[in-house]
Amino acid sequence: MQSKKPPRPGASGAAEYPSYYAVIRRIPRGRVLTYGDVARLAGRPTSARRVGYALSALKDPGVPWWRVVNARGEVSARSGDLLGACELDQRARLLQEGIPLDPDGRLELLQYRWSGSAPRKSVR
DNA sequence: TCCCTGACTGGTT
DNA sequence: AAACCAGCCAGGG
Repeated sequence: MQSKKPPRPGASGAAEYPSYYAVIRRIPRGRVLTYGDVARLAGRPTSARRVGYALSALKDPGVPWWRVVNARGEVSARSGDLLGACELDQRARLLQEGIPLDPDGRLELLQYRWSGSAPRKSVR
């Protein structure tokens, strides 16, 4: 019906965030996904940046956010994260799941990247 | 409504 | 392999 649906103030758009969280929740323990993968699996292939934005606003403790890394296979730096405490936490969690990390916080993307429950023709 | 910002990405240099 | 650059999209001032 009425396609007109003005966003209410305080409603804080971000109606897309839940779709990203849903994808992340499906990542198996010991595997990772890139921001781009999450965006793609959520049906928004060009919104990788939105995924990072969504995670910075994440409150739901049930979402394994630490299983999301950038396209270079490394833990991304947040803004306003003094001393990188958040990044260190993410590294520790990945290590705990059996994923080895380089001194630079990089992992073997080719080996740990989750195929998304369905094999893709080509990885990017 | 314009302008800047960001847990990104892929291609170039 | 690292640094740069341009494209990307929605939120917030």
